[in-house]
Amino acid sequence: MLYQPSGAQMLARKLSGIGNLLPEDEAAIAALDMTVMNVAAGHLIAEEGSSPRHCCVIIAGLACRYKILVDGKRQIMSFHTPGDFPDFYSLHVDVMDHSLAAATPCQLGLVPHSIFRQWVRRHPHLANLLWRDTLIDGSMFREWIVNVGRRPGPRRICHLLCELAVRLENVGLAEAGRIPFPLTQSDLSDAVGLSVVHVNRVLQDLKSQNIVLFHNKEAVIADWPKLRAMAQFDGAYLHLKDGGRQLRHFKI
Amino acid sequence: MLYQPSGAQMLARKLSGIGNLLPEDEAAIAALDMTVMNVAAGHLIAEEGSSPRHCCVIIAGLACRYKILVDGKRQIMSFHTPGDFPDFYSLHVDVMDHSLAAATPCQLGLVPHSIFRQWVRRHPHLANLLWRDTLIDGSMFREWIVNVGRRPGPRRICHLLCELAVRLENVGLAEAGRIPFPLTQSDLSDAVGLSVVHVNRVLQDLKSQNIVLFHNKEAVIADWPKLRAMAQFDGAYLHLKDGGRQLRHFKI
DNA sequence: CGTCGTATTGAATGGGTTCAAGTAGCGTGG
DNA sequence: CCACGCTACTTGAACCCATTCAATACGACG
Repeated sequence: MLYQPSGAQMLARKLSGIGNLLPEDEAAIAALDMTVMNVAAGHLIAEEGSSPRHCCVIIAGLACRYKILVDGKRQIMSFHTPGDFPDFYSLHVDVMDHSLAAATPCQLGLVPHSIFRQWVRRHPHLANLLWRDTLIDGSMFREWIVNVGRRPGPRRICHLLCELAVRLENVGLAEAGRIPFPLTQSDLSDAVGLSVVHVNRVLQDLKSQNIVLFHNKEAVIADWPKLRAMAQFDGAYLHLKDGGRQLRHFKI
Repeated sequence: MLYQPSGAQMLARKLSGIGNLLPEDEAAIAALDMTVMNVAAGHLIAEEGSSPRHCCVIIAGLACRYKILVDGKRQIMSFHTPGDFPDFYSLHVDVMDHSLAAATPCQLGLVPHSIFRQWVRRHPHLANLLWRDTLIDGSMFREWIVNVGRRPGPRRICHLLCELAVRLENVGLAEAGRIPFPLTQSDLSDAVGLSVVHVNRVLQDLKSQNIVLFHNKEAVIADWPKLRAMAQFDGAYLHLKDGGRQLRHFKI
């Protein structure tokens, strides 16, 4: 692909997916000067226990939050797509209580805390939208709890696929039912709280039923209605503008 | 008990547990005029799909957030103790994506959105503290994900008990290792994602090992170090002021 | 062309569920 | 004061979804 959107553009897309940007807000975002940085797959972006002095905006790639337990088990608590700014919370909470890492090679834009603090002071409407974003983050965590707490294995995986599809389409990264899907089965298993072996068997089942196919770090959602039904997916918790009606393939 | 703290007092306690209140903030809170209301156990406070026009502060009792799945299963995503204002997020997110209910008889203080909006405009320091609170809420959700996703049954239950103990003590509602514990085993099971039967067996095990005892809607934490060890509990994610060092019994 | 991470497969095991009864505790009304 | 009925709690036994272990296959990349 020749054209690659900038960090500011991705941020604007993301925010206008969950609310309205005033011209003033758009100007502030467009004027945003971020330090671009590349991170290899698996590398830490912000470590548990550290106190970042900047926030990162994901420009390309997929990041994830996780905690490692004392017995070595890992639980992934969220994935983050381009346009997300997953360590924004370090603005108000001093110490990271979990790690943030690149699940795949990532391009990041670093923004000093001071700039966001300025935004909050000077642009109350934008500040509210940022706050809204952190609250929607909370919504996604809650749904994630439901996923690992009360859904059987296959449904968990389908639900995660649905969420990723909708979120990626919302920032313009899905076309014709095809989404980038660079995660390993091990990542998936740590996200849904299952073993790798079991994830493998479920995925094969999805393939054999021709619901989702995986090729070349992409997922082809061959039968969205069926996937959605298997997941019992209702995307209301994503709080997209107009209930996500602007989405073309993955209506929620 | 003859003395019962007011809603404003509980709110102040809660907020000063996670940050510092300026005299100006304390004055605003003290001047807060809330409509007090009693809710019976099990009754809804805010229903999924609704759009509240006020936020509630819990004055007494225990509330919980949950979702009900199409097959009737319930997942509880958080419990809320006095001082919490669990539907604050309705200020920035129009539609409730989950239900909020009284897990036990509750006394609530209702505060119109307009008042909180005024606070946010006029008291930036307090606004930041409120934002911080919503972010800490997110932290608790993340830990909850870890709990249901990667911990074996007994550890899940111990972890939940630890969290409740620390949070209750933080608002002055625990004494001498004894906390109010009005939840049913069914509530517990929906919180940790296990069956009631299994929760029952785990609790009996805890009793027989003399770690936690349950009497008369109270839990007596007989062996905090052991409970904490069984849970592998680290309360850093609660982001209490001074790392929770002001707590007397349930050091985190 | 070898090597390391990732994916796949089978078989045995187990933590937790489900089903089905039975018991205890408690408020309510006769 | 006891009978009643409801809810919460308890117990045992059979079952199953998912894990674990162990081995093999694939595949991307230097």
